[in-house]
Amino acid sequence: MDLFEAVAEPNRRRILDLLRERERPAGELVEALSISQPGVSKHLRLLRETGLVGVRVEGARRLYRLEPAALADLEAWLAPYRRFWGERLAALERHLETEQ
Amino acid sequence: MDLFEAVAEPNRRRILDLLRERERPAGELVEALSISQPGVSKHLRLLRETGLVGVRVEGARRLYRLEPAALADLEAWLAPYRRFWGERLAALERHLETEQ
DNA sequence: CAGTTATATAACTTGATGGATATCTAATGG
DNA sequence: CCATTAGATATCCATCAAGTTATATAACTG
Repeated sequence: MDLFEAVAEPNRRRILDLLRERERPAGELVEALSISQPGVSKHLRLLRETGLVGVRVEGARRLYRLEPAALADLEAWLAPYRRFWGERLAALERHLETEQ
Repeated sequence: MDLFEAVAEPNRRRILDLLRERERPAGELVEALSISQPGVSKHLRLLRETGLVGVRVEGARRLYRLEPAALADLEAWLAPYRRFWGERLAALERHLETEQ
C-alpha cells in the first residue's frame, strides 16, 4: 500500500487528523472511529507501514503519533498543481477587479 | 468515487500530470499509459465525474483538459500538515545548529 | 456509401481492501 | 496468581476497483 492509497481511506485520514493534535493510545482512536477495534488496529498497521505514524509502547498501551514527514511525497505531487490553480485564482481576482 | 480515491490511482495521476502540460486527445493518453484504450476511457470518465478534468469535443476526438480547482479539497486537507512538518524541519535545523 | 479511426460502453474476471468475529499475547491490579 | 484490560493477529466474507475483450457510436475519408 502506497502513501496515496493510505490517505485515500476516510478512517485513516480521520486517524491522522486526530494525531495531528497530539499523541494518542489506540483505544482512544477506537472510540473515535465507529469501526471495530481490530479494524482500527489494521488501519494503524498500514499507517505504520507507510511511515505516516509511529508508535511508542507505554505499559499495556501503544501511543501513536503522527509522522508528518511521510506526507512529503503527496505534497511534492500536489505542489505543481497549486501554482496552477493559483494562476486561476489570480485571473479570477483580476477579472473581479475589472468588473467593479 | 471521491477525490482522494481518484488521485490514489497511479494511471490517473499520470493522466493529470500529462494534462498539466496541455490539453490532449484521449488517444494521446492511451499511447502514454500502457493499458488498454477502454481502460484509459474508464479512468477519464472517473476523472470527469470527480471534476478533475473537463472535455471538449472536436470532431471525432475528445480533448481533455485539467480542471485543477477540483484539487482544492486535497489541498485543504493537506494544508494543516504542511505547517506541521515545517515545524519539524525548523526544529531539526535548530538542533543541527546547536550541534555545530 | 463503405471503410476506417476515435472513443465510449458493456460484460466479465480477478485481486485487493475493509469490515466483522474470534482468538492470542502481554501488561495491570487486586 | 487470576481476572481484566489493551491491543494485535487470524480468518473469513462481501464489495469494489481495475483490467480485459467485444461491441456500439459517431465522425472523418476516399
